[in-house]
Amino acid sequence: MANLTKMEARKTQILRTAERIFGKKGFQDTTISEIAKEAKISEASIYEYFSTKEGLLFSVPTKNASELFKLMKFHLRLIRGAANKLRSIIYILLSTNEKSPDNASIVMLILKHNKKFLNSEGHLEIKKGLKIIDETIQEGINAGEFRNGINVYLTRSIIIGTIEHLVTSWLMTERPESLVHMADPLIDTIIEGIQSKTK
Amino acid sequence: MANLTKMEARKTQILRTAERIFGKKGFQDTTISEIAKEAKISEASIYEYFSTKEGLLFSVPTKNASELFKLMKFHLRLIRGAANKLRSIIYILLSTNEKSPDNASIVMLILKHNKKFLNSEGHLEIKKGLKIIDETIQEGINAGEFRNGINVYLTRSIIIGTIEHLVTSWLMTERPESLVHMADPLIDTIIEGIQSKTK
Amino acid sequence: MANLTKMEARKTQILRTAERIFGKKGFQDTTISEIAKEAKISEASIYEYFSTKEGLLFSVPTKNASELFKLMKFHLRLIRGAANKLRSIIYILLSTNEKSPDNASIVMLILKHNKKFLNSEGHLEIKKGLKIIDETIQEGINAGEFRNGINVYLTRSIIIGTIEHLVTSWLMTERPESLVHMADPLIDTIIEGIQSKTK
Amino acid sequence: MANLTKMEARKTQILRTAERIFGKKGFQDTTISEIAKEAKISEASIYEYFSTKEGLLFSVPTKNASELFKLMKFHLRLIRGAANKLRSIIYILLSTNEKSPDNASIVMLILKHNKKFLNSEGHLEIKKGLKIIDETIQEGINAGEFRNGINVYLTRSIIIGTIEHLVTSWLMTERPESLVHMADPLIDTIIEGIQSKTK
DNA sequence: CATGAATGAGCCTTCATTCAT
DNA sequence: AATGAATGAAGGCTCATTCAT
Repeated sequence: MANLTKMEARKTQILRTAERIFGKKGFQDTTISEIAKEAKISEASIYEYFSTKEGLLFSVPTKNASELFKLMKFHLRLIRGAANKLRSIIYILLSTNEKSPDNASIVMLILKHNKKFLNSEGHLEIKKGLKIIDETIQEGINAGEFRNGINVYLTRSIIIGTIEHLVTSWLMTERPESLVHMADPLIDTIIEGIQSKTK
Repeated sequence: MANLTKMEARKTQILRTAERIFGKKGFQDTTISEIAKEAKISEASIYEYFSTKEGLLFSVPTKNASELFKLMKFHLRLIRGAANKLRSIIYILLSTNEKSPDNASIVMLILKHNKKFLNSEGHLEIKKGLKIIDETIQEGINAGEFRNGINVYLTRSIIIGTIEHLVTSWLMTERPESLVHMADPLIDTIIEGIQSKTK
Repeated sequence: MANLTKMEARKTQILRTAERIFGKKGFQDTTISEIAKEAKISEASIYEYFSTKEGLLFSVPTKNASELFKLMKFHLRLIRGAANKLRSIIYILLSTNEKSPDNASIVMLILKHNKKFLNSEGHLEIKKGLKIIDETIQEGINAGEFRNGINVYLTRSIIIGTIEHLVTSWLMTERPESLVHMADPLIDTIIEGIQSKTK
Repeated sequence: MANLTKMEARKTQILRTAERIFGKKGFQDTTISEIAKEAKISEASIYEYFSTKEGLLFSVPTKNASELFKLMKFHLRLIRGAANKLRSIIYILLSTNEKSPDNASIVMLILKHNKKFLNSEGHLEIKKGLKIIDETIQEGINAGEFRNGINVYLTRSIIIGTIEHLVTSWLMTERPESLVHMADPLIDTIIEGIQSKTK
């Protein structure tokens, strides 16, 4: 038990270091050697816990995503109305990315475009999150809150695509301002559209 | 003149080959050796036309983007109404990416997340395209066609983010269905919103 | 300890092989690949012990020079008279170069003309040797054995320059005859001059 | 004839440029491309005049040496006494090297240690110069000016070796002070030796 | 004669990964 | 369980040289 705990601590230490360095330098420019040095562990020991460099990379967001969607589900139980739920979802996604920019970099700049990741455990977690959004949109349709004709997949794509774009732009620049302040206008625009009502 | 043409042809041949291979295999997994072999040219000759592997990568989308936005501007002159213009822009962007998946891969999966590319000529061309969108949104606001309170940057982010997400998802999967059929429902949703009118 | 010994042995093995090949082929014409093959070690392993090809080159004469000057100092303690000491120094220098022509080539043909080497550890060792000569000349002046007006730096330059020239010429040709037999006439000429006494 | 002159001018232009760049950067770090650019001529044209990069290098000192030894012979006719002649030779050699440090670098730092150069035309010229020294020493012996027992080859080696050493040291450092002021003490020391007469 | 254009050949260095201890 | 040590594999880039025009 003590040993198990110790091993868990080492694994966590590796993951935390990997998140920081992968997040700052990207996959190619990060070396196992650097992670090992920063984590104060031998290179060989990293391979005791993770089979490959890519496996280590994939492991970083898995736990994070899992925790995120648990949190999301918990919050959504307290909220009534699909629009309010979507607002909450968007807020949580933006603020989570803002709070963990290294993890955000790994997901948004590295893994989103890695075909191998599509079949990994980490991506499964992310798919669960997408399902929550889909269900919420469907709930809004069923409740008459959203238009009957809207396409669930497209609507989710608008939400996710916009968040990804905002987060990515934020990550790629000097990150001067907060992301979360975009949540409200974003959900408003998606729900109400941009068309003038007077028309 | 004959020589100029010949050299232009060689350069174009390199670019076409690079586009194909970079698009299919990504930056790291593509070797100059492979491009040279496929383009039936020596490796050293590639360095006569492009100073580095990264420079070659950056050069691929530059010309494509330039041509795209010329075309876009040309079309937009013929269209009245900001909504119609946005519809056209979205259609052109989706169909262009669909027609050139390799170029799309380079832009969406490789360069969008490369900080060095942000300051390159190719990115300047892309910025010009974003400006067209911004101007069209502003035009809609000025004409009373769009709501006065909407945020131009956010609206553009919704449009671009969604397109990027749709294209990226399409690129990352088996690409079973057409992208362009999403243009109309996408612009409709953005303009009208998802809220039920009966509410 | 066993490991240390093993690693020391490998390092020595690399150095010996590098000395042989650098000495015979020069710096540019020697490849790390060849050294690795001859030393029966992988190329990558060489980089475990030496950071660059140039670093390996510089390391070759460092140890040799260090041992040489220890030996020289030891011998000089047994000798009385500055002239006799200079004779011994010249003899040791000529015979050392003759016994280790590869190391001599590295020093005389490669490193003596490398500005980067001037600031390296290896050159520091060589400077110590020059200091021994200077001190011996000064000792001869102080003892009245040598003329009072002679220039220590120039005298040392004559000794070193002549030795370098003799060794270099010997290295550049087929090396038919021995170097050491020049030691006695050389020191005699330097001490007595070439002027006819009858004059 | 006009053409011949023009070609001679181009060849000289290449040689002058090559001397400057080889002298400052050494052989390996000098590229044909750089010489061509500096000489305002195409790379291919250099190969019209010189067969290889090494051939160009070898050509630089050839003409210089030829002119030097013509000058030397001319001067020596005016001088009586072997010691005076040697003094003049040393002075001319030191001042020539000091006046043309780029050529000096090529000879002292590059070519002196190049075995191929030993058989080249440029080295033949240098050998002629050595012969002048040998003859002068022999002349001094025959005239009773120098000791009968001295070794001509060794004496010449002392002279040449010391000059090479002084010039090389001067080239390798910041060249703060003049070389020629060493000529007189050098020849004095060689002729008179360093031994105290009182002894 | 001059050169623009093309290339063959070559090599140092990095690093993820393995394995004996 | 932990790691020091070793390496296989890989690739971008340079440049002297050639040759058709």
